[in-house]
Amino acid sequence: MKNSQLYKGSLNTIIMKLLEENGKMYGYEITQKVKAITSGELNITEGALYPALHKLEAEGILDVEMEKVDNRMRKYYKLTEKGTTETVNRLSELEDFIRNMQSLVNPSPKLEF
Amino acid sequence: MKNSQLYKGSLNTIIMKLLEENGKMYGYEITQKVKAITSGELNITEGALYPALHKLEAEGILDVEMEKVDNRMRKYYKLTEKGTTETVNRLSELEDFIRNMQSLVNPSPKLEF
DNA sequence: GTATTATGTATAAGATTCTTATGTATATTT
DNA sequence: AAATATACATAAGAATCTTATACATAATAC
Repeated sequence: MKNSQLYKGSLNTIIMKLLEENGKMYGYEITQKVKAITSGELNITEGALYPALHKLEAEGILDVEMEKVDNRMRKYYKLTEKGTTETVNRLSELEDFIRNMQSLVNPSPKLEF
Repeated sequence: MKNSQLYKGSLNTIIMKLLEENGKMYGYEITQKVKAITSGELNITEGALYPALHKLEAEGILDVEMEKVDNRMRKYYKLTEKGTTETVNRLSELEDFIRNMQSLVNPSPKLEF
C-alpha cells in the first residue's frame, strides 16, 4: 500500500479498528473506506487485504458471513469476542508506537511565545 | 524490535533522523539512544540494525568512517548530501503516515466541555 | 580469579508482511 | 463494444525484521 514502507505492519490494526467502528464490513468496502478517510493517500491492495482477512479469520479474530447482493458475492467480516479484546490491545500498541515515533523525530518541541 | 509489527518499516527513518540530529553515530550508540528516548520501549536488534546501515551506505545515503576507541573498533555513520535530502522526504512521509493513522483510528475526536 | 555483563560489529536462516501480476465474474458507464 | 467499477482470490518475489550464532575487548560481580 502506497510508496512508503511505514504502513507495513499496520494493516491488521486498520482492519480491526474499522470493524470495531462499523460492526461488519466486506473487503472491497474496507479498501474504499480507507481511501476515503485518508483522502486517497492510502490504498490497500487486494494482494495485501485478502490474505490478511483470511489470516485474522484463521486466528479467531474475525468471523465471516456470506451475503449475495446484486447477484454478486460479498464476504462480510466482523470481530469475534476475542477480536474485540485484541483490538483494544492493538490500538494501545498503536498509540505507544505513535508516541515513540514522535519522541524520536521531535526531540525538542518548538516553544511558542 | 519489540513485540509489535508496527515498527516494521520505520527503522531507516529512525536512523536517518538520529544522524541528522547528531551528526555522526555508531551502531551500538544508535541502539542505546533509541532505547533511552523511548524509555526502553523500543529495542533495535543488531540483526535489524547492521544490515540496515549497510544498505543505506550502499544506497549512498550514509558515509562511513572507522575509528579506534579504547582498543575497540567503531564504525561511525553520517548522512551524505543525498542522505540529508532523503531524510527530509522520509520525515515528511512519517508525518503523513502518523496523520493518516490518526484519522483512521480517531474518526470522531472527543469534544470536551 | 573466573564468570557474567557491557560494548562493538557481523551474518545467516527463517518468519512476516507487502507488491505486483494474474485470474475469475458481474454491473455499470463510456 | 470497451472500459471501468465492483468483488474475491492466489502465487511469486521483494523487503524488513527476528532469532540465533559468531567473534572480540573491557568492566563488573561473585
